[in-house]
Amino acid sequence: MARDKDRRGAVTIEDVARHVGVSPMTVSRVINNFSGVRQSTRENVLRAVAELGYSPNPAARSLARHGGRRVGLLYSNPSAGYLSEFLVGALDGAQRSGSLLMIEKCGASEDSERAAIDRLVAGGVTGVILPSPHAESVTAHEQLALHNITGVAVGARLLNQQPNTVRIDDFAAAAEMTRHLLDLGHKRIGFIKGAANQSATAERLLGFETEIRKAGRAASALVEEGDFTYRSGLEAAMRLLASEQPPTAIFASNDDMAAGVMAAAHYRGRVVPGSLSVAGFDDTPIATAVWPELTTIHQPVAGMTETAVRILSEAARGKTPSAPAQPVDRLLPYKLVIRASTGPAPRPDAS
Amino acid sequence: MARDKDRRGAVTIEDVARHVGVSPMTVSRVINNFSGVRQSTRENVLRAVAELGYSPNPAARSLARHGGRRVGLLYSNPSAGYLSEFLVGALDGAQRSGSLLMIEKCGASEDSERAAIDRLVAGGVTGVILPSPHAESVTAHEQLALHNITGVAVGARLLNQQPNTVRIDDFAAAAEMTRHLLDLGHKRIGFIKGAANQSATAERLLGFETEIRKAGRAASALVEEGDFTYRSGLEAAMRLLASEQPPTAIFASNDDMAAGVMAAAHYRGRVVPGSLSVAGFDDTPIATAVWPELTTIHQPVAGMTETAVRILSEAARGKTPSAPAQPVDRLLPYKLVIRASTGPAPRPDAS
DNA sequence: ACTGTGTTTGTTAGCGCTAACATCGCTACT
DNA sequence: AGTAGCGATGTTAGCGCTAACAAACACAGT
Repeated sequence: MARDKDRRGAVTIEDVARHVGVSPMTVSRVINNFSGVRQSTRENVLRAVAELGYSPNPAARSLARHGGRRVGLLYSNPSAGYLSEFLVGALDGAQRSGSLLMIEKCGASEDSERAAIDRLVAGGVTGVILPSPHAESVTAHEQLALHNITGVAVGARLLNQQPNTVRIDDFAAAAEMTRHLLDLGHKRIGFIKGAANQSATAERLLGFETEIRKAGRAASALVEEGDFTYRSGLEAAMRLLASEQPPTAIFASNDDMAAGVMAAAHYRGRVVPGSLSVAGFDDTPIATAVWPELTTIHQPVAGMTETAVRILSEAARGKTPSAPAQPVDRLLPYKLVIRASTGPAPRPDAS
Repeated sequence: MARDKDRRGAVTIEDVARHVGVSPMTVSRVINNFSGVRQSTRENVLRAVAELGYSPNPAARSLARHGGRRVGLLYSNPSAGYLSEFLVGALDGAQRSGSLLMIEKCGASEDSERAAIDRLVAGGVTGVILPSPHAESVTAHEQLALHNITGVAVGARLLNQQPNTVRIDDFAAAAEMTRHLLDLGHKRIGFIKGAANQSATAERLLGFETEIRKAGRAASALVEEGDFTYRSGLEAAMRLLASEQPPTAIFASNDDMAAGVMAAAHYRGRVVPGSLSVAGFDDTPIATAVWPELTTIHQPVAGMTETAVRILSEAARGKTPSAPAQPVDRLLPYKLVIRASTGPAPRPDAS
């Protein structure tokens, strides 16, 4: 204890090894979850790890792993609600897989995207994570292919390119939300579409429509255009609420638009959820910032990024960088989060 | 060129040294900006660095710097709008100063805070960055002192504890915003306070009041309670707008509350900024999510965190960890961002 | 008993970089 | 001339960890 204090507070793998009475290598094998360690030994080591509060030094790790796998992360919109979770997930994944993270910001233009990727390449990354605006960018995928580097799209997919993806089942999630609304007795349901160039937009719409169709004549849908911004949600809601038979529930394909819907509802004197139910998608910070808080679909953003990092870092182990086995399309579980913005349909006033 | 390709794309310090015809150590001295290198040598090295596209391996660096300075970062609310910027800044600062970042999440309770700090300590950090909820926590500072570790508060300060701080001048910023409102001709201005336990709350209020007082009888203020949440902003605005002589402008001490004010305004049929100007503070994502977009005070969050990391990493160089020279209180420049939510006062209808 | 096959553990070396000290000139003195 | 003193550079060692190989051990079959 006293001895440890001098040592800058850091417990090394050797301390653990000595404590258990094995070689550092064995400890290394245990913490990396390698096979070929007797069960009892493994347990001893794990106990010591816990006792001493050991946590591996990521720098040393990355160094020892022959140059260390470095994974890059491209981002463009630092104020997007999901980014912080995104980063936390990436950091976690990096730490856990012992790889180094290089974060690079880029603008919206294709040139800027290309430049950012080049910077990443210069930094020696073996793989790059692409969140939504870039996940769908042909430019980005091309530039990566040019340098023979693996990319993983998170939360979206680009069908005709190399399709490494980590995402949720947008179709099923939208369907589930729609069912939730239907179950509450809503007959006329408005839907606000997202930006046309994002892959999730189509899937969410499809999920909605499919569920509505399943309900048969018991339900009808009103679909409006939107582009994922608050303002587009507000305007779409204004149109919906001005229609002859306004909906009793509006399902916006993301939270920002749903917040816009709520503003429109307030403006038109509709009480949420008393006279209008509102549902969002993504569970971004704004979902709990507004009042009443939004019913929405929670995406495990951090988990998705962590998975992406892990995929990349494992792919880097496979010696042939060009052929990352077969492309991965991992689907993670989403969750319907019911908060205060949805409630029973007002009354049987439908036609 | 071809040779480099095999080498995982990474150029090492040795490659540079060989290319120039000096020892690696000299290169190291140059890239670390150490004195004691002849000017001509320095230039040669720098040229080679540029030519070869060398970038130092942060892992090796951190390892070689004897255990490497590790700085910890405590966060609790992953959905806070500023977190992503916060992280980006920290990452940047860490990379630039060659230190390692350990990010630790913790809950709101004191126990959870203590536990998180202990985990950080076990991980061997030499300093910890404390964003707002923790910056003001006596517990956090005590726990750090217990382990003899330096803390830096970002965006807030705790006066009677060890006051390493990086922040903006909340007082001046609030005053400037108030002046902006005054300049637009507003005479009756509402102000919504923040949570009582945060240091910024008092300073912002003071800045506001000081400026109002300066205006003399030309202006009057209505101050309402709030706690930095959307809902509290909405409710405070409702009270403000229901008063006999409602204000023509409302200055909320953060963006979330300002968004709540806008909702209240819509609800009461007030057009923003036509009949009511709304101002926020912080320039978080919500400021541009709402419509019209908020006039607010921009904080250089990323810069603040980067500075904090640098302070910590420099303090770690000074051998005596207990006495980090004298405490630092660094003030960074803020910026008044005028968007669409503020405009000229409706008309000279004031008493 | 003795080789073969597999499982568990240890050994050696080195990832890329930088403290700390050693060295090599060189000028400036006594 | 001799040597202290200084600035510029090189050398050695090692940060904490893990590949790759080597060794030790177990137990099967012959």
